[in-house]
Amino acid sequence: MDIELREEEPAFLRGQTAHTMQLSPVRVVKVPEGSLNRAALASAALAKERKELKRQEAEAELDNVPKDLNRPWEDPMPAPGERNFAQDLRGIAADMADKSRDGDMPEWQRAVQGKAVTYGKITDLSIQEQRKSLPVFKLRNLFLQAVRENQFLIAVGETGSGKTTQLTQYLYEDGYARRGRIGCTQPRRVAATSVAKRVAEEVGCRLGAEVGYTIRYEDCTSPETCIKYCTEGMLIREILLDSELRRYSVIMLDEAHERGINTDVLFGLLKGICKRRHDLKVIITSATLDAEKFARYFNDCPIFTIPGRTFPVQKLFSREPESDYLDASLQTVMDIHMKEPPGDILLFLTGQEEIDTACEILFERMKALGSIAPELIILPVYSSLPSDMQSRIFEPAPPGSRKIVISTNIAETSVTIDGIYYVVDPGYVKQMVFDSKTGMDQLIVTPISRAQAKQRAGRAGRTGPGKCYRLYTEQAFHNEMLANSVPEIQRVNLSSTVLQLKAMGINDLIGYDFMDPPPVQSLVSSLELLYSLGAIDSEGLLTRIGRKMAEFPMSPELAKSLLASVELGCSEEMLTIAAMLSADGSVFYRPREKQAAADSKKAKFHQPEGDHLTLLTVYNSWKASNFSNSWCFDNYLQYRRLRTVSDIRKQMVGIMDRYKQDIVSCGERNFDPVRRALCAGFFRHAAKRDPQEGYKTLVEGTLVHMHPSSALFNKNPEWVIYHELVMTSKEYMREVTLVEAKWLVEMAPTFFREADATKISKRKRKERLEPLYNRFEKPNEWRISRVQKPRRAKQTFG
DNA sequence: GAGCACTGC
Repeated sequence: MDIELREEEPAFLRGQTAHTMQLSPVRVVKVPEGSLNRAALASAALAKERKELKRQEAEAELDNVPKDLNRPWEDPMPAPGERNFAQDLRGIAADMADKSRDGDMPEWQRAVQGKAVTYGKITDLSIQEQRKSLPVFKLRNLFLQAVRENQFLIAVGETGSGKTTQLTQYLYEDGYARRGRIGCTQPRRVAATSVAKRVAEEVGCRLGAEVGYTIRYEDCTSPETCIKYCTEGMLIREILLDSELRRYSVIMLDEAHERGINTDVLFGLLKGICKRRHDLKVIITSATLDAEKFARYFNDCPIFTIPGRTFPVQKLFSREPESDYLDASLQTVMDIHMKEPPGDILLFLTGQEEIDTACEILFERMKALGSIAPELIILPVYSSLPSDMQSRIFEPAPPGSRKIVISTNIAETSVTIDGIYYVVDPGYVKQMVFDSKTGMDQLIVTPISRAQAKQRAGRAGRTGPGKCYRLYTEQAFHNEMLANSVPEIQRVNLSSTVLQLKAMGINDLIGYDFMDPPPVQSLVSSLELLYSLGAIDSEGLLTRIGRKMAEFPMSPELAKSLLASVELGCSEEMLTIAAMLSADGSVFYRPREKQAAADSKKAKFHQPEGDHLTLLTVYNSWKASNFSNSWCFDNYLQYRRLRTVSDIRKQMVGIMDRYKQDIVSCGERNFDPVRRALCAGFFRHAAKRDPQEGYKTLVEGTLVHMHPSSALFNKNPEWVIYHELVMTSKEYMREVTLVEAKWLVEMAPTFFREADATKISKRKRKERLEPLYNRFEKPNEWRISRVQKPRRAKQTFG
């Protein structure tokens, strides 16, 4: 059989869709061309060249080192044998997080391991004396007066001014906690917990008493909590339950200049809440650059500036563009180390592989110079390292030695880094971009913005006057780099966010007062998705099932599959699959040196139906091993990731219980109900095998391919659904499951129908889509919000 | 025959 799309426009989009969609520009983030783009280097065409270069480099290594040190750092051309490419060297740099597996660790890594020493800060000041010594203390009364006189206030304060820990306490001392809580949001969990700990210490209370925090999996508050730190996402969850934030007298959005999607959502929500609640105070902290814009958005509110403790940073630009930023970076670091006075060095690179390569090369070069002795510490820092290793970044090197930190942009946003005097910024960053038309994710290397460059340079001026070496020209800085990076809300899939806003009763999203509105195309795609899932009705209003979906911390598609699995009698299984898919990254461990062994272990878990059931099998086998660590080791599975999966699963079980959704198992013989449940959420992610090559998606007709890591790779089933599409070297479907075409029609009858074989071909039809026949004949059958009627999977077909 | 920037619920 064959199936085809029903094309129909919900009433809430009727008439305006085509128009607005044409008007909305698709944002394109420019990728630098040529050798500057690491991602481009990964292409197969360059593989040969890299090999040859590496061979040359190995021969020339010793000769080159002394010569390079005399090279003025502005010199644009790297020595011919000096290019190093991350791809070639990655095999040497084993994953440090799993170092226990390999006894033979490279020398540079062992050197790094041994230097993990912490140096405590010694101070003679009492806590109260310390508080009074902070720059913000002098402005205490002025600040309180400004809050009293205004509903909104922008507070500009450099890191180190004490704003995060002090402002909440001033508000508390001024009596704001008598009318409700003082809430303070942080973009990250670690920040929320560590700041809460510090403030509890200063206030002199037990953490969770007067001062507490709330993050995912952890609520460390009590009825007597007056100052509450939480993540931005957590405050959004609270608004879902209490749309007026009645329990709060003040909300402070800290580090708002980072502009995560949640920051922007909270901006709009708080602005709306304040229209109804004139007694609520809102304070937004920001970097200097954004302050004016923030103030304009919040009804032209005043800007309160808190001077920081920063020192001047001298900025040096390249005279000419660098042909290879990795090479240029390392030359610069060597130069600083040899010629400049003491002070730690911070180098920004784009990813783990690059950082490991850089560490290795630096170590080898320093060793060749006889200068790797105890006085030099090279520290790689990136997010997949265990947090205790990351935390070493905060400690300055001991007297008489120099530390070189090589990091991704985590170091831009870390609370405090002491001891850095030199910043090397080639910089580029890796950024995720989402194409709402094709639903494809792509990770690209892109130049940083001027605002980011400024923040990076600022890292050199925390302990004393510093220097920032920018490996791009001043001309490029002014003409080629964006003033600000594109805010997250304009780059990512909005469907979860749109569902949350709908669940808060915000209906007109296209006309919503966003500070920087997302592209209309992106909003329309999200609304269409939610409509097809039955989360909103034809008027765009939230349905009953949509309300439940909003409660789950996962994509609307996954939430729908989970709710469908309850009726299909397989929610036990679907919970596990949903948790596995929610964990970031793969649970399979595949080290470069032992790929074959890892692959054969993985193949033992493979299920003929595909990857979702393979994931289920992995989790259940781990459970059968009593959640054993050594079992994971033997089976090339990542224990830490599986632990996260089990945490996520526990949280989901809690939400299921609260909403009285049964957790039922379909047994161990027939997993068809699981695959049907997946169809109920992911019918838009259906693809059909193409006679020519690969697969074609049913919705857009895009050519896509089976990911080589899939259990279905080379099996070529006719109909599949996939969890996500990623664009890397090709367009790949990741996490794929074999389905039957009739299930798609059964589970999504408003979206698909059986194609009429007597009429024109499907391909032809797609070019000229005919409108859906009247689905609104029986509106109540569709409208789950009005009539509670169990949705039967059974529906005669054929 | 592949690639993981960074967050969060």
